[in-house]
Amino acid sequence: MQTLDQQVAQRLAASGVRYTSGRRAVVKALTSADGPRSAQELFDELDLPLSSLYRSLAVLEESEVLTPHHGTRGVTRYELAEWAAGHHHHVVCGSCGTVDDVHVDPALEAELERLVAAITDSLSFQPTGHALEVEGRCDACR
Amino acid sequence: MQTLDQQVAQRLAASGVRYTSGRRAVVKALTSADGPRSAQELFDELDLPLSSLYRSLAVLEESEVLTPHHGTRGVTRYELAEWAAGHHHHVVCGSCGTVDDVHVDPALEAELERLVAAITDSLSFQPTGHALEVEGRCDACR
DNA sequence: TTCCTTGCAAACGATTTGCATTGGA
DNA sequence: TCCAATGCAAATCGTTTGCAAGGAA
Repeated sequence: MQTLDQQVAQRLAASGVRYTSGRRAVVKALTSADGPRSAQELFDELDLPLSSLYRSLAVLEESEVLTPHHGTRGVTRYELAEWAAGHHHHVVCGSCGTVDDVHVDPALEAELERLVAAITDSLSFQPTGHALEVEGRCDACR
Repeated sequence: MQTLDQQVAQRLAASGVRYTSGRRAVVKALTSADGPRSAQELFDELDLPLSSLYRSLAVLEESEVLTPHHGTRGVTRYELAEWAAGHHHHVVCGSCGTVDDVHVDPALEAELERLVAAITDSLSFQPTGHALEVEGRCDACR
């Protein structure tokens, strides 16, 4: 069993790219986040130039360490990929745009899988994944 | 029973805005679309200036005739609101970014509702809606 | 006449890229 | 040493807005 950092290092090495301090900082920040983060949000937290941040995010997405999440008003937020963060879904506040992770109970998740399968069954479409987004109003915006 | 156009006209009138030819063109285009469309896509189809398109989309969203969908690469696509298009979900091609509507069988939809309720049950979150997005590869990109 | 709406061009915000420099294996 | 990575500034892309002209009630 390896640490997340070791697994990330391996993935990057496989693509022939380095796991530099800037990239480590991004992964670390996203590891402790409770939802996807935008480049700007990481910028505020990390003291790295924006352009480097964008480049790190692109590289990490390329290597499937991160997954992009396209949210309100044209901002892309990133989170650790499923293999690292575990499969989960999102609750999105329609008022402030905040996105929070929800880890769904395995029994419910299994039902959801079954539903997705039933839905795509009739389509000429190869499902590779699914995302359930629950919209609503968060505590703060109540 | 009124036509869609009549209902849209009513909604707009309620907000004190006119249902102009440009706005009609947008609604018509989205009515016959099989998935959300971006301003650029409508521009290619409609011979209206981009800025007018954006303004029409904004007005129609404001009046809850259209709903925005935030997709790949920071582009916002619009579709008719649920009251007009019916509740449905999306299948998104991870390769070309195309988004297609899927109208889910009522029995399955009911199960989905129940699942969403079960999931949000434990959260201090007022759910107002949900969106299931199935990711995969479309026919063309197979 | 009175507002709403439109078109054009300029402004914006998020993201990308060219290029010279730095840094790690 | 050598190539990937970085930082800055300029460029791009999707989208918004100011302002003057056009249109409907």
